[in-house]
Amino acid sequence: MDSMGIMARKQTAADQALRLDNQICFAVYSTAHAFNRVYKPLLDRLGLTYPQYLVMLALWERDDVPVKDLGERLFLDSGTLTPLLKRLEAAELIRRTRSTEDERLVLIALTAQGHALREKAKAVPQSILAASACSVGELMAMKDEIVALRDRLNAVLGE
Amino acid sequence: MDSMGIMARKQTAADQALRLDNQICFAVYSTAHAFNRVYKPLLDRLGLTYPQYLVMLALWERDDVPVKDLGERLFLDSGTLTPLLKRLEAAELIRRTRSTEDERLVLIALTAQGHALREKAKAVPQSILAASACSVGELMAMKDEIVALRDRLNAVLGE
DNA sequence: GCAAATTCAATTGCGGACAATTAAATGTGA
DNA sequence: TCACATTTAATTGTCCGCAATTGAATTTGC
Repeated sequence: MDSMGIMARKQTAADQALRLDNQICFAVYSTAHAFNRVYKPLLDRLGLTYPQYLVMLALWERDDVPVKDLGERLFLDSGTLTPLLKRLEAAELIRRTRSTEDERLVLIALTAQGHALREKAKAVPQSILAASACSVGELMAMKDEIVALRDRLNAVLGE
Repeated sequence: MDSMGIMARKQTAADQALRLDNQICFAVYSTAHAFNRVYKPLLDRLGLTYPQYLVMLALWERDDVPVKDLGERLFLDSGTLTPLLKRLEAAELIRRTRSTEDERLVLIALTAQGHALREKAKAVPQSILAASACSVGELMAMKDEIVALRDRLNAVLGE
């Protein structure tokens, strides 16, 4: 059997690694889109897109913060956040005001409507949990693994 | 102690569920972006974006397929794929031709350059593996869990 | 065989994502 | 003090991602 004959049959490790089904990045990418699609009908009722929902989640934990702070918590930059925040402001869920102490900062604060929306949002996680068809314990374990992976990837970028 | 006093201290399950750090969807979302950022310098050398790379991975496995087929494998629709495929065609990595048997179909085939790019791409997965600072076994186990979650989410959408 | 339903890709419009650049405010060091 | 660097948000341009619509080709039911 000649070497070409062998090569034609043999799948090298590099060949296997290029298979879509073997790529964890594609698993993560396609799962993120699946989440987005499951969230959509739920968030439509709140008048939010999924990234806007994430911003609101962050603000419900702590508001009156500069754009930078939000960006660090969500891993997003001003190019993404500035237009998104302007849309939330147009929806009267937040206010954007220049800090008087440091005029470089734009502080993001929730309006009364923004705070109030939290009550309606409380039903969302339960629906997602149901759609995932998975126990809370399993999901949290998976989440911890994924976050650990994310943090290792981000650590490489910081070098 | 009055009930308001209790409420002020007590974090309900719904409150906990709204915390950003408790949300697996945010873990997946932010990890997808982290992957994207790690891939970027590697894919720049191939002249591909990350979604374009996924399309090429799919085509290296099987080409001469309709747009629909690609869409099903990648969970993307024609609104996303049509402009992306036109850019790959402009880069002379693929050809787009109407099927003569069924003129509704646009068949996507790799060019010689498209096939050749696969050799350069073989180095990519190894770099990603290194960045993930994780064994292949661990990554594949995680991948399987994430794919199972994705499939359950997509199953809900199909109902 | 033909009208109606279906399939498929393309298009349009909107909202992210991010790199690169800009401009203003602040901080720093001779 | 005053050049110089740094920090911050905004802007611009390019590329996804998807809902909704369009129009052409095909399949189906009668």
